[in-house]
Amino acid sequence: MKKSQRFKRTIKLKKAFSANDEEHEDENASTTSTSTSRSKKPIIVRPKVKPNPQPLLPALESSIDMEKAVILSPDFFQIEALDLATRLLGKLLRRDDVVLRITEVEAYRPNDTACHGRFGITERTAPIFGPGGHAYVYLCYGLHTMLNVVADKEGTGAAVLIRACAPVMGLETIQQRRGQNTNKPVLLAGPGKVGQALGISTEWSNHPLYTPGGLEILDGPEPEKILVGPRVGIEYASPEHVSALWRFAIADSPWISAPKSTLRPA
DNA sequence: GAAAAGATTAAA
DNA sequence: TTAATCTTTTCC
Repeated sequence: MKKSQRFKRTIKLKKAFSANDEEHEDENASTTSTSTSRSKKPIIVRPKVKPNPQPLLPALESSIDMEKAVILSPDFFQIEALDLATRLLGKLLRRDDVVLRITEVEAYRPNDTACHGRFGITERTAPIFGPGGHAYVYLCYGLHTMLNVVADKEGTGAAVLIRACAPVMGLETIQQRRGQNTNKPVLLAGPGKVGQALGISTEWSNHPLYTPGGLEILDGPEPEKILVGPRVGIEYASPEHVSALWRFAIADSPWISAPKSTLRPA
């Protein structure tokens, strides 16, 4: 690694730990982005989509009373990742007028050969080792922004990937950001789709989810039954971690990503 | 310094 | 089934 790169890396690490809300105010803009620490950012042109007038399905998500939804405290997140994963099911993700109900998650844990924290603290993974309740956002395949919720105490290195959601509010905005004029599960069933629907980039990594404004997690209706299964797309991990049943979803929800066949009642 | 692969998605 | 697209990590 060159000296200049090392310097840049140090600066970014400091930034990653600074939990600063002011870094990403302008990200709703659909044209260009500011050139901060990242050298070049793509120009994102979102296709214009006519809003779909049909009501949200199923009925549960459209009956959630947002007036009563309260933001969750840091304590909620500072528990073991498997516990946090199941407890996040049914909770609400909000960014401005868009509200999503979390329907599917995966836990990534310390000493887990599938966890991004397995190589220790790096520029990208620093938020995972911070206190629970912050976001960890990373770019997958150079295209998709994946949202995780950091779990447990500072220094642990665990997180929960949000794999799918159901729309609660802001369907029009969601459809515009996704470029899909639909209210079917294809709209939000998949981790990259959730990130796109929320309009977040890696700049949001380390954003606190327990403070008002920006991106928040609110209390929501608890699921009655849940499904469990092995995690998706981690073939590179050790066999015990590939087979570990650390994927969870709300039973009976249509808002679940592929593959569904590996999920079983808990 | 180069190369490979990735917690994916949408279109062919 | 495959291309898109770029950061991180590993290998020589």
